[in-house]
Amino acid sequence: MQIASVILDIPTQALEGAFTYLVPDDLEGAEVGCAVLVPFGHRMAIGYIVSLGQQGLRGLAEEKPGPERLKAISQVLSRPYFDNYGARCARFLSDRYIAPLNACMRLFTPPGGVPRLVQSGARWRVEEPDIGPVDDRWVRLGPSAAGFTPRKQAVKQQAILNALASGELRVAELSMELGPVTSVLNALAAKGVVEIEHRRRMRGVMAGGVEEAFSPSAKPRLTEGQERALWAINAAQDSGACNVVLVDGVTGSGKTEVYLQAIEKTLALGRNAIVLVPEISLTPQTVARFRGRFGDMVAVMHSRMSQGERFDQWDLIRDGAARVVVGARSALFSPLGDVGLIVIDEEHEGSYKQDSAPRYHARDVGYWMAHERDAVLVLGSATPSIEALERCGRLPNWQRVELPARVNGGPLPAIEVVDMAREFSGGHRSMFSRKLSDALFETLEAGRKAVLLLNQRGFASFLLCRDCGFVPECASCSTSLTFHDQGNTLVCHHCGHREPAPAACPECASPYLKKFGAGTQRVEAELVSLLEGREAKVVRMDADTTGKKGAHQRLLEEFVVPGPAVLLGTQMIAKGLDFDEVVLVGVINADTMLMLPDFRSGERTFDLIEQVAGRAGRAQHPGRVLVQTYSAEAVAIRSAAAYDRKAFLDEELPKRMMLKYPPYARLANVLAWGKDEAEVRQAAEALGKDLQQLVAGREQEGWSCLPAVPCVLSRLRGSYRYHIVLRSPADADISALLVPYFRQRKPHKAVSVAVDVDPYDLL
DNA sequence: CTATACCTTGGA
DNA sequence: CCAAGGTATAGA
Repeated sequence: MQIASVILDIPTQALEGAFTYLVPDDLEGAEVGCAVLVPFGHRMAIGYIVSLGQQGLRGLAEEKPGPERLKAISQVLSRPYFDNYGARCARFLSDRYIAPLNACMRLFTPPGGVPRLVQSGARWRVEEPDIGPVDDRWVRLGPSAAGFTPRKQAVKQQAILNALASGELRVAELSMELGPVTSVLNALAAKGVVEIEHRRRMRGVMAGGVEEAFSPSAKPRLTEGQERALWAINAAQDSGACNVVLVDGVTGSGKTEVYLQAIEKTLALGRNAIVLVPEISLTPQTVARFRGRFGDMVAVMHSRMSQGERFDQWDLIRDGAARVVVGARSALFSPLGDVGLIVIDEEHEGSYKQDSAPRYHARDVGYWMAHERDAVLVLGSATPSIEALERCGRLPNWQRVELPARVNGGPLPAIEVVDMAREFSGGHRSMFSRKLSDALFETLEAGRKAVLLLNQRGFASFLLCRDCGFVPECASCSTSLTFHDQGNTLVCHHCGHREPAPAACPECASPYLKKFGAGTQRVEAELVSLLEGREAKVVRMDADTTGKKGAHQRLLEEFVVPGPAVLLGTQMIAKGLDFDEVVLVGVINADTMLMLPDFRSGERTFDLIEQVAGRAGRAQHPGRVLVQTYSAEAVAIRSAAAYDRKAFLDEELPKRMMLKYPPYARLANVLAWGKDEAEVRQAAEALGKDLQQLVAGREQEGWSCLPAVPCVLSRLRGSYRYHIVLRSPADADISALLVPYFRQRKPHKAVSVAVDVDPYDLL
């Protein structure tokens, strides 16, 4: 008899470990990855098999209760959701990101959910998820149709036969024409006049308007850079070991074509590929490029699809029908076998970090997977993350390939920095500088289009001098101080330092020291009044206007209609939009992100400017980019405007090294939140003391633990938030130190705690 | 998570 | 001394 290791799907810290069960010989289909029903204590529970072994085989059952104490699995509830790799991956995620194991398991389960136990009266029963495969009923003429003539009064039968004469039809189509037909059809089917067949229906993707996406695309000739990148990836694939290739290519350099041809190679080798794309750039156009090359071997997964659509795609992948998965972050966990290539496009994007448990980063998980399966990891970006660049410089299996030229040979658009402080002191008080409004008018009069980016990230308000651009900073942390209405104070969210907010600018004594932050609606209103009397369409794209399904696409379609138009939006417009007619790109406020009290703010500002600049002048027309800022002298902005990454890094890297930030150290951000501020603070402080003890004695090696302080976003969704920042040397396993502590820590009633290992931000 | 064993507290 | 209620712990 076999025994199985089962992870229970019960969300409790105390049930982290696997439990061992017997697999009765007559139990069909028990495999790794299956959901199973098991007796647990005095009730039943649902769990997932993570490993199977022969009873008596040492290793699996050691330290486990003896065979006489084992209970048997009572029922297999599903086909396998994952294989051994998946099981190991879930374990890795749970240890690495200090997350509940069952939450990590659930990443691998199908969209629409898993069987669950529900109480009905005193009994517990298993309820299947309501999302599953759907069938269509198809009708066609049967063997006895030839000799069959319906009676005169059987009008419906005749109508059905007439409709079917030209071929098979779906029952749904028939009833749309003829009203209820089912009983008539059943009667005809009984006589063999028609045949009814159930066939699986694939929801979404193919349905409605996306078919044209299937037109196969020709392979273009590669540029020299593309050739080099492809060669590097293919060489890595041939070596059959885990290798990472960072494709460092300017916007418009044709990275996607490199991915496509690399995937071709992967498929030719008999292996499969995953392509990750940031959620917001996963548009029908993106999907079309992959489908154009690989047809229906492509499965797509992202959050804007309905659950049914996602289920069908997932199922397609599990059946082995799909060999290329294009999707957002979570597509990493789709049931694709023998993955030989993992592509992560726009690798620097913050959205690759999940912001709920398990707080994984797709780049790191992708690397783990590639390592585990001897696959190749391809990272692509016009603005690679500092982490990726650093690894390429240090590790032998990481290499960087540059794509310095755009496919169309055109130059990158010129970026001009507009110093808003000077505008302001010159008496111009609008959100739109003279330069930007003039450029806008010019663009629209020529019948072309403009994209305006409003940088909204940074709703934590800070003080900014509208005369000289000064922002109060913490003397010991060199991050900007955030403004709190309560008590009119400035607070450093790193070390907890507080000081009263000054009434006038300490630098230039100007009284225009103002709280900063503006919403899209307000900018839209101002833009509309600016364009008063001119013919131009204004399309606003932000979280509010793109909420509904398909809204994103509709707004873009509205924008591409020929004629003058302005697209105003938040970050989501910064990437992936390639419209030939866009000749002007304006960044309304490049500062908000730069001023965020976060160690990545400079990098993010640099990235954002480079990315958004790539939206301008993609075709024949030369593009122009205007960046409005109160910090015209900031290196992140100046170097981005000059497309000079080296200048930026020369400034940024020493700063990171000195302040011990990634990539020169690893961080863990321990968050505590709850409804009652006093309780949260108390719990966070206690937690901070414990963690400081954990780190004690390792300070010399580069470990440290800052005291608990309120988060920058100190109130979020009705909760008060505190955090503790831990730091370890770059090569240390920060999780290994924290895991034992957090596994044994008993949860607090009113204060939730989460650990964010390798956080993307510390807000 | 849920059942149970164990322990503390306070009223009879 | 015992019952009630709170807390720790096992569960395979």
